[in-house]
Amino acid sequence: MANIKDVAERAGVSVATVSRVLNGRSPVAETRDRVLAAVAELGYRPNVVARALRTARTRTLGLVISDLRNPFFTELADAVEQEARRLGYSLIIGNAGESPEQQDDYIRTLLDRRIDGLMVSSAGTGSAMLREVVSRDTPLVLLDRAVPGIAAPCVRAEGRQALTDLAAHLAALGRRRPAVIVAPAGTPIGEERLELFRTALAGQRIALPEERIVSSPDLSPTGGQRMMRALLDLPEPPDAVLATDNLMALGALDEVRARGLRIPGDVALVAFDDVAWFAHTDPPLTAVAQPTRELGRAAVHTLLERIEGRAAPSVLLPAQLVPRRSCGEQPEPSHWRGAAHDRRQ
Amino acid sequence: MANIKDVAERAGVSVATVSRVLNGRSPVAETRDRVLAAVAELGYRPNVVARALRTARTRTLGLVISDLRNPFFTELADAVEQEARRLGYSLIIGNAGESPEQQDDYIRTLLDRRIDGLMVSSAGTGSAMLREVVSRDTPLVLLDRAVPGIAAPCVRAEGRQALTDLAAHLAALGRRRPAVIVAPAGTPIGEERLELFRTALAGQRIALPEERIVSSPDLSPTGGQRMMRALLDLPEPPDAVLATDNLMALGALDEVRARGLRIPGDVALVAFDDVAWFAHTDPPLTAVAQPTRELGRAAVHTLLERIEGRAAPSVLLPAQLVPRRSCGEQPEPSHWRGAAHDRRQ
DNA sequence: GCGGCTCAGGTAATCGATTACACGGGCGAC
DNA sequence: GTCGCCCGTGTAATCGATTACCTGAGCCGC
Repeated sequence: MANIKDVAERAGVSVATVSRVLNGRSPVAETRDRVLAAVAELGYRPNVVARALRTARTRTLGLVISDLRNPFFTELADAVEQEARRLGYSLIIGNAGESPEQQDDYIRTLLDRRIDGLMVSSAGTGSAMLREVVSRDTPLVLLDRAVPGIAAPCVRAEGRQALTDLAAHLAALGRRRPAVIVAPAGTPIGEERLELFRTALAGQRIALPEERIVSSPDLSPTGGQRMMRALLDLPEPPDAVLATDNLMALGALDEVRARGLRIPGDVALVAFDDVAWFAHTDPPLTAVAQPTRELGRAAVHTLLERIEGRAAPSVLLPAQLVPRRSCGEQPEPSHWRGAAHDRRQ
Repeated sequence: MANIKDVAERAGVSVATVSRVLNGRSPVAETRDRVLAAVAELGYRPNVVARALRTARTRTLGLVISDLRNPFFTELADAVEQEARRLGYSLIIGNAGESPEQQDDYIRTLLDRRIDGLMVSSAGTGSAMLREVVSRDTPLVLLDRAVPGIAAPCVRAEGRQALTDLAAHLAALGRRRPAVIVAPAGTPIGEERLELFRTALAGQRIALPEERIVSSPDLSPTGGQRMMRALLDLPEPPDAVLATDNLMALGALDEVRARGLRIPGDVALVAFDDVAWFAHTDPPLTAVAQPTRELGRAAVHTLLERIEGRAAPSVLLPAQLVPRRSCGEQPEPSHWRGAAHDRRQ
């Protein structure tokens, strides 16, 4: 493969001149044309490895996601990747599979590869490597999940308005015994969703007693199904259930079906996270949609700010209620958006 | 950040010695210990960029996938990533979004980054960059989709046995008017599935007339839905439909539901590709399961063979029928495997 | 007419590793 | 005792770019 020296020889100039032409610095039209001609003839492409060594910038970002097989994260990763690419960066994606050890292992690899910046949707909270990233001051952005003690901007969605709308929606449909299936203990974001929902319900004068709050051991359909079973076995079972993650919602749906109960007739079901599949379940599931692609884009922008040495604030984007049919039918207040059938950018 | 020179100074040896210790060549125990101590004290990590420049190996693989948001490819990407990682390679994933231009653009970027090898599940067939990859002889493996004219090993699944089982399954359940929704014209793999299914049906003395073969304009739920609409509008509508891709199957399911028809009562539905969600639809969908994770692993192994300069044959792994309830109930012949509820490795 | 300024472009240092080659000391063989 | 070999280690070239610094030509002003 041709290198810069070959180009220089062919154009009858020095390597410095070639480099300057290619980086848009100074040289005069006539020289420039000769260089560009040589580049074209040889099919020359700069060696990014050599460039990275010299400039200490790889134009590569890292993304460590907690579970790639969760469709929410898949879409997030896709959005991040597209935006990074649009801005001239490559992306290395690591899948931590909800394991803090694997996550640390990944971060290590990414640091070794001298990525310019890192985005992490952290599994667990006490990551030693995250601390290392901060202390090395490699630009870092937390995605979807804040981590206590890690001083880095966090990009995530917040459900206050959506959950307020949801409480109103449920109240209007006559639901009086709500329940919540929350994420495993220790994931701060689950707690927050629970609290916001509780407050929203209070605004409708609906109580959310402790026995109707169950915490799944993991973010999986199996966990969701077990929790739904527990709820339906209650002496006074709920008439509406919110699952704080899409996979748990899916398991919950299975359990309702397995019992031969009907949605929304016997129990309403709402998922936090709106994934494309929810429009295709039977019935289509009402969901709290996070602005997934916007989150991805915002994460990249925030990270680039950090990379360029500027301060960057955390970003909190509003989630929105997407009412479908799993709670019953109700005319939509005008500020709800319609369906989210195709959220592709 | 500490570099090899710092380590050398601290250990009182030359950089060559440090390098040799770290690469497991020669030096004697006592020196070795001093070097390792210095490495530990300084928290030294080799600069992989510098190493890549010198050795011309990046220990990075590239994967260009035709659509990351298709759960089949997500799982494939995840499997590839895990295996690559296990063998000490990083992976850069590119999402071509079924666009040949974007695919070429990606391949370009990956070549620029001097990846050691490339895996591509190609969108479309006439890729100029794929040709370039071959002519540069960068190790290449085609994934899931062969490309005519590109001399590279191809790793994919083959459905002969599964489709034979499917034909028997449908025959046993009394289905006599099968139909197929195939992938867009030009994707060789869709054609193959169609042919295998036709042959299998013939073995059961069931005909597959042309009017019951419809070709979707794209691999999407919308395309699948439109095709199902066409099939159901036929004067003699089918009593069993095979969709050759999971997204099209999903759209087909929507259409059946929208018409208030029942599955399997009114029409049976089978998907090619088994994705986790199919176990959760109503009814759970019978599917032809590709051995997705095995495909991913095989692709990585094949690629590494090529990277190490050895010849590597194409790999053809058998798909398997996973009967659920969307064709009706039938006792299972013993060679069918059970459900594929959790195919995570 | 000459000093000095501008500017294109060349020379060479540099990034951080790997590795070919050189060197010197110890040791075995004769 | 000397020759030569082996082995451990150091010196320096190298990968392919970027870029600080220098040089020399052209031009302007006084």
